[in-house]
Amino acid sequence: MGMTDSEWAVMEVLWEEGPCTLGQVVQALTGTKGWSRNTVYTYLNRMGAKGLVRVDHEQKAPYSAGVSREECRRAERKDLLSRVYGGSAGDLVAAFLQESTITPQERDRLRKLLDEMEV
Amino acid sequence: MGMTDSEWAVMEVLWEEGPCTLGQVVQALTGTKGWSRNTVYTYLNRMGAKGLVRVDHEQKAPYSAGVSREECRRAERKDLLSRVYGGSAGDLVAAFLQESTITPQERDRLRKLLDEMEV
DNA sequence: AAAATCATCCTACAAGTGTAGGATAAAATC
DNA sequence: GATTTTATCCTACACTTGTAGGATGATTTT
Repeated sequence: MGMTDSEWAVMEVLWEEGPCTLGQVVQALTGTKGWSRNTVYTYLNRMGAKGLVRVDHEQKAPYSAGVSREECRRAERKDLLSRVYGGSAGDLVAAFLQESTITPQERDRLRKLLDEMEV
Repeated sequence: MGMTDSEWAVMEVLWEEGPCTLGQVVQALTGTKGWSRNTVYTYLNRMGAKGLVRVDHEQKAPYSAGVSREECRRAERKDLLSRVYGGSAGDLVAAFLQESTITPQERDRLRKLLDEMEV
């Protein structure tokens, strides 16, 4: 998909809140983006044309996500892995582990994942 | 930094080969991109203006990387983590583990990393 | 030296992105 | 019902990215 940061911010709102009115989206983005209402409207419509957003004026909350968050996350992961790491997941994961704070619980979870792969 | 796929391809050449002439970069990209020489020239110069590429016409191989690969990888990782995962590295790593093929050796390495974090 | 190739520089143009303004219509509020 | 707020639609403009073409100068090759 290759969304920009701005587009991602819009999607985030729709994923979190479900179907929205223009006003709701504007509202939700005042903190982060602070765009004018028209800017938000333009995003919603351009993204509608691309299929990222579903627009249905029959509804009273006409704007909703046209693609799932997991779908988009997968695409972004895939892009990073192939473009930046030439497909080498081990290196990528190692880098993330080394630079991020991961709680002990999460570490256990990841160990479990690694063990399950052992089969 | 937020490089595009095309820009990344150019950097890849410079990282691999060190300082290059225009011709070398064109050469290296014929397989993957197949751009005209002028297109490559334009990229090199636009990227020079942004500081991604260092241009020194005194040298006979005037184009070289202005930023390191690790620096760029870090930026891309950071971007993915914050933009797409809201900073939650555990989820991100788990997703990578589940969808990628990781060799047993790499699994050991990752386990070791997790263990070292235990301290 | 003449010819072929390579490099530099300038220019351009279409598509996409960031960011609205203005006109108009519909809805909510006083 | 008149006014304020919302929503829709159209238009626009600057900047970036993708992708060169052409002119001119430098270099290499025959």
